[in-house]
Amino acid sequence: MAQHSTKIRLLNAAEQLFAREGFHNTSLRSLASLAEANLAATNYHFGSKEALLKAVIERRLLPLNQIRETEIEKVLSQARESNIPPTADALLRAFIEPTLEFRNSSSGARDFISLIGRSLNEPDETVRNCFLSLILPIFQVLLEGLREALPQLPQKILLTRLEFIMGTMSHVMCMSSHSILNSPSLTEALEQNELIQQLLKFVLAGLEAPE
Amino acid sequence: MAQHSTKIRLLNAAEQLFAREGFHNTSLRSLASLAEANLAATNYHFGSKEALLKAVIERRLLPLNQIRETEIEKVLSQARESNIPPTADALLRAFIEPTLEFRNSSSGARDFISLIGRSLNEPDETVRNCFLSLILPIFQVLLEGLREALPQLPQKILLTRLEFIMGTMSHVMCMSSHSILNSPSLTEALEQNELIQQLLKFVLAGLEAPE
DNA sequence: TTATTATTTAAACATTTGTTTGAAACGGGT
DNA sequence: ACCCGTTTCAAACAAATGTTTAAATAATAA
Repeated sequence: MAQHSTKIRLLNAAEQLFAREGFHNTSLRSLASLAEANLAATNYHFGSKEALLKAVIERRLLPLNQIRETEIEKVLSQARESNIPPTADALLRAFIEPTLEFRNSSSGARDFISLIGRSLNEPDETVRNCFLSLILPIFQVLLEGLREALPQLPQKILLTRLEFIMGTMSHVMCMSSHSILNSPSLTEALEQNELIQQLLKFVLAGLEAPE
Repeated sequence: MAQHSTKIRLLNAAEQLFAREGFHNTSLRSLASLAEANLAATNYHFGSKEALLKAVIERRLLPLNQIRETEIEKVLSQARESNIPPTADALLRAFIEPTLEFRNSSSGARDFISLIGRSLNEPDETVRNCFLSLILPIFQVLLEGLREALPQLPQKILLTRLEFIMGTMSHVMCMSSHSILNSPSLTEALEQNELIQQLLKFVLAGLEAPE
């Protein structure tokens, strides 16, 4: 864990513990211990436990959102050039693939994805507000694109199905360590790539289901 | 809140607070205050905070599971009688409809459904183990039925898609108070019944998606 | 009634929590 | 060498936590 600066070590430790134990269930003492730092380090470097959470989220989410946004914009601009509306498949792929590929880039990334996956269902405003503002803009872009892709689908139903998709995604994002079944986690059972493809097929079929 | 016994009042208050604020973020003092009971009442009637959580879950989940199981068994026995395999649609309906209809039966039930919906993604074992053992048996029955309904679908993919379905469900179950979009909650925007039908269409399409 | 059990109560318990403090240690520049 | 801003550290802080205790009260049965 050493070899990085104290600030980085705190971010890494917080990422792991907040994801695996939950925000409220993680004490600054166990955090400092894992980071091999002093108890006061969190308050010195970040000001408060809550500010540390915000830093954990922003460190990863800002670049990830950048990727997702350019991928979606790529699909949209290609559609505009060729005068053919974008496909729902391409749009969902542009949104989902970077997310789950990023998840596999490191164990820290995996923890992080699990953390924000769970945040979607979080009752506590502390955690939820921290990332909701960061994810809403790109969400709007995706929604706008899907409206173009599926103009015949009523707005209300599109919104509902998008919400369903976010639910499915958030569950997959959290699923790293445990699945509902007692069997070994699905993320182990399936090749990571196959899992992404399965998820895409599932949500695309749901999105395009007959009314 | 009064008019019920202390034990019942504690269960009701815990249901509400655990669902809305989270288990670890609920103190026995605020709980006692909402229940208009003494601080020591929880430990007197239930032994510990954790045992109270268990009681909260069991009070609702046992009867709900009973309903779900008989509904599924009804579908399966009808299939056996007519010698026609059960349909995935009927099986999913038997599992999902009671859950979401129960959710609408009272505000306490709504809190409870939100609580167990979130538990599916819970990192903390305390909460998750409490209800996992209660839900696994019926989950196995559903899985067995779906295997009959979709014999051509590889086992691994069926499992994956069932996991996706649980993710979608858990999100809908939590969604009562907040949706991901800033717009008013979808459970308000859509008629409750329409939401159930939309959810069923979505997950059925996903389950039957081409490989 | 009295005796006995069940429940409620206020107070105290020992831990744990996030945060603050002030001095010590470090590091680079002059 | 010196100074100075940054970082670390052990210690203490007040507040909040779940739990226990023992006395008071209520309810029940004989």
